[in-house]
Amino acid sequence: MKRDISLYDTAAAKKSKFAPQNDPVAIYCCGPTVYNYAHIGNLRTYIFEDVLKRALVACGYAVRHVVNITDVGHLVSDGDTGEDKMEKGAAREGKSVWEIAAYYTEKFMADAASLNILPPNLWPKATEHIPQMIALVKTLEENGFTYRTSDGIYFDTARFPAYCDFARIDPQSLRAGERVDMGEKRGVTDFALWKFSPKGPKRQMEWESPWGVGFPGWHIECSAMSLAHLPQPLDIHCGGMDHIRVHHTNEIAQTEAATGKKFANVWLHGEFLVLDKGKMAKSGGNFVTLDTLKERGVSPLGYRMFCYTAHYRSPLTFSFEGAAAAEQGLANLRKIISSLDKDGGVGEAGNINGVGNVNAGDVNANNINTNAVNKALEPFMAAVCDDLNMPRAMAALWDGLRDGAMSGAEKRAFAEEADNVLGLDLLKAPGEDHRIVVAEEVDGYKVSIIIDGRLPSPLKSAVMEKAALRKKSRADRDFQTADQIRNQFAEAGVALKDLPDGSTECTIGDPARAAVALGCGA
RNA sequence: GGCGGCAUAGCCAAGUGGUAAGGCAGAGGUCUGCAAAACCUUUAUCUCCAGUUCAAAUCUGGAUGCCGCCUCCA
Repeated sequence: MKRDISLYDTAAAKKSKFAPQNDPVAIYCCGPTVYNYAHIGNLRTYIFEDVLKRALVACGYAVRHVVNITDVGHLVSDGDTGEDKMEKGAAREGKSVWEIAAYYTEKFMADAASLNILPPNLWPKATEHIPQMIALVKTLEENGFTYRTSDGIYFDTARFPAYCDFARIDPQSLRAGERVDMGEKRGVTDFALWKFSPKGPKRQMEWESPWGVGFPGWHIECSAMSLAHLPQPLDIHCGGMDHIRVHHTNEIAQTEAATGKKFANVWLHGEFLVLDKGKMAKSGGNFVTLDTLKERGVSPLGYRMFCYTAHYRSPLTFSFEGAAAAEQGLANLRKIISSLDKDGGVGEAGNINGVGNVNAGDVNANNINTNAVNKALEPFMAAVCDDLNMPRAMAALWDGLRDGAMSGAEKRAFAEEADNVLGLDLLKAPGEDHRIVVAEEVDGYKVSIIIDGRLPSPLKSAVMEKAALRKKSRADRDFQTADQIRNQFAEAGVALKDLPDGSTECTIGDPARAAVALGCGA
């Protein structure tokens, strides 16, 4: 039994019930160009696509998901003036373009994994599909959609009347050469299918073709790879909203001109992550990576949680404050869930209205009333299935966890189900994922240290000793010394916490700062 | 120059006609030598102006501000 899900289709400009033609559902998502680290704005889109896939699976669909890796460099414009990002990146780092591509591909996949983004069924690489691209251009040539200039083979958009439909372009309003040199292009919207290697320094990536040595145009990659690995029409094609006007419009034109068939039935586009000053951009220099976030105490899944504060079709304003808020929220969720016992649950006081409304369900071996769990899941899934409304889904999650009618075990089952869509590792203990914990006994006092990353041993002993001294002072009722140490820790960015079992927990924010403040070197 | 979007509490935001979800932060309380944690309670009339309507954050017109796309870009 499948659950209905409605999605907003960019092409139709409206939300409607999703009705796939393929089984498994065929999804193609535009992947990264691997010439630099992915910034968290790029990652927002991949998180949204991952939620889409998880939601479809939760709705009972089988999914075949393909995400390409663009590891061929492209000129920044169709004129001859632009720079190639891959070649530029290689020059910057003194490596070959192949090394650059391999390095950033690996890094991207590691980032995706740390965000709990499920790997697609396939990560096709552009460099491994050059023959398919050449074949596609050949077909377009045979169908009469191409022309040749001195620098490449171009797609003649005038031959494809539906060109302007997808992005609702008014051809009259386009101003030729306003921002990009027209070169020898016949039409403003014409684009390169195959570029000849420019004169001058030899390109590291170039291939033989029937038209001459060169490299593929950017748009042809996605068409060739989706044709190679998915049935047509695709059920869903995703990407960032910046791709609507040019990349996806071009993909549709060239693919449909070659196959004579519709390319994709539904198009989903993710909005940008924005900064106060505007969007985050690799070229703009103002970009934040997952590693930057980690340095600031925000885990990858904390960032994933942050993305759920806004709908994927709304711009989301990024700030470290907001990300930290999400990190805290995630920690709180895990705290609540880990404190749920087998049948009591938390918040016993809220039980008053919990009597009598769930007694009809099946009670399984673990004493879980599946009807109660399903009832809590209902608003959650309804939000998810309403065009992936994650802010509302999160609200439903909090509501469910506070529902006095469910037992602890039932809430845990509810959270587990919800997490299949959320991918937040909700059942993990708070802080378990990216922190290291050292627990030792000093002078008979138990002290534990929580820190992100490495803990230098001088810092470790300094914290251990001072924490133990504080405990001793307290036992001697020397509160002045105890407070002095507390203040010292506060200045060093170390949070102190006395646990019920008598031990002391010290959470070190910034190790470097703590080391300096506690006088144990840098 | 063309096209599009947005404006909701300290912050991130949901909400497309029926009287403002949720998170974080904050405040008050219980508890604690102090602190933390935990628990309870609590925090807005939706940029401005003018309309439509019994009823508008939600529709219309206008103003102001911000952002995006038209170039590689998630």
